[in-house]
Amino acid sequence: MEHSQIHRVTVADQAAGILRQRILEGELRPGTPLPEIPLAESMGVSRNTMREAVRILSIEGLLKRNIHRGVRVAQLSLRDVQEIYHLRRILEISAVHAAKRGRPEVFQELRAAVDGYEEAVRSRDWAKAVGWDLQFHTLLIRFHGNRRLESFYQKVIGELRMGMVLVDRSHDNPGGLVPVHRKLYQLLVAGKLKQCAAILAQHLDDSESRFGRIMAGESSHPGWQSKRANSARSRKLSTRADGRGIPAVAE
Amino acid sequence: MEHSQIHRVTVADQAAGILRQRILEGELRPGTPLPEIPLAESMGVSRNTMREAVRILSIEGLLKRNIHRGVRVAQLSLRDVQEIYHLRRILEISAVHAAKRGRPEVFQELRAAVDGYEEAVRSRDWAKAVGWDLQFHTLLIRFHGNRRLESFYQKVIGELRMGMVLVDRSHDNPGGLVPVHRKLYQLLVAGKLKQCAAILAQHLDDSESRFGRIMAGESSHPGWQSKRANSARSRKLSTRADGRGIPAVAE
DNA sequence: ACACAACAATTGTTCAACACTTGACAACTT
DNA sequence: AAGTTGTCAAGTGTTGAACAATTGTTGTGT
Repeated sequence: MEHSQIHRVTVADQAAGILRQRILEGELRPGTPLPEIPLAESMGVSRNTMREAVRILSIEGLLKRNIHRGVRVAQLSLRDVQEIYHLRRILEISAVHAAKRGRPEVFQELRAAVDGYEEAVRSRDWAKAVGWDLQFHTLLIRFHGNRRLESFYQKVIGELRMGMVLVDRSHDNPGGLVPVHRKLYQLLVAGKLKQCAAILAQHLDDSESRFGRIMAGESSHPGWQSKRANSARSRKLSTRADGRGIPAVAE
Repeated sequence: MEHSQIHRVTVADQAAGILRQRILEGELRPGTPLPEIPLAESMGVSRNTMREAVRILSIEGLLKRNIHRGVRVAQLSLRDVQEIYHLRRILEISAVHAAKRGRPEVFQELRAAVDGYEEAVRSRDWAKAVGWDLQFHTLLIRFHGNRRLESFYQKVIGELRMGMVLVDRSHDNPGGLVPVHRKLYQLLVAGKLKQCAAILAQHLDDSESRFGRIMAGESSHPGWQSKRANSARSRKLSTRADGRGIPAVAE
């Protein structure tokens, strides 16, 4: 999906990928402890390999490592959310201003993201809707044409997404954001970047305040902790990234 | 220096820190291969621990890992340099605009960076000069008050610094940049942010073109490769980060 | 209640082996 | 001679088992 090249990856990378997916999809909720041995066994990898995977995800900010006290799925504080939205404002808005010389393929993908979003909302699939929503914003960053920025932004969006799984969007966000995205897209293709940036800024402010409000209410009682979320699945991982060998977690 | 708390770190983290320092100080030049076993032995840690350290640095972009073909100190391409300066423009300029509500301590540190820079240039200590130069720019980012941005920027500056060790500044940069930094500082404290941003943009452009020119000339013949840069030092690392236990590489 | 010592649980680290890739070189075919 | 195939050594990827170090707890004594 990213590079058309078939490149091998290590088992540790695959394990990290699977764990990442589980976290981002909400199967592993913030605060969940992840003891090494059961975790390694549940994925059919050795403890050392799992440690490498955990190291990767803790650098990404998805896991929090307390020395000699184990690893947990990270929990975003209110400040974290503010930081992330601060970043989004800086990076997305400047990206819009760089859209003048954006390659057409990006516009196509943006269109697909808008459509996908709308479709997901129509079918009440909130998880998928959040996915397309964030995909849209991630695509904006592509206008910068900066690989480092893209990977950094993806990391940040990942953290945000991890925090989002806590909120039940079904009765919160009635999908009213579809028109906003569509409007942003239209202004973008029309080259009205100034106006687009303005609406985007507003959109981000709204999104932050809504998210922040929810967090402020939720954060007092840390009742999100599942005792154990790993049934012993002994599927082994292979070194090849040819699709097979990666036991997809869901979907 | 960051948190006043004395926190323990793992040996893998220490090993990564030492390797990072060696790379950033130019002891390990871009392209240098780093075979696992000798590297681990030279630091007195096990191979697995060293693998974790290597993993850390390759995520930071300082090492490049080729699966089954070993690890090398990363080399920046011209595009990499362009990317990095693009980031610097975005992040530093917007940081200057956020300096209005900057905390006074940051200004103090900026002042110290300018003075340190000047002092280093006076004593012809180019390595230290580069350090203070980059320190100044890193401090600008502090105005954003964003931890994620700071660590990201530090990572990026690290990559740049790694590339900079290749150029012999002694006959290139005659330290003529001291006045620029001082001017930037003065405009900053005077609150003339608009003007400061303009000069900063100019400064970054100059810096990039100078660097790019040097790289374009140098990159054709990859003669930067030391066969082996590790004399067997069997100093063991400890788990405590109390200063002792970390065999400082240089300084 | 408080201090303090033994303890179980878990993480941090090491070690030694084996499996798998890769690049190089030799043997072979045409 | 050029190109193909086979073998081999070196290095990385992965594993499993052990040991060391740290933390929280439990229990004991005062």
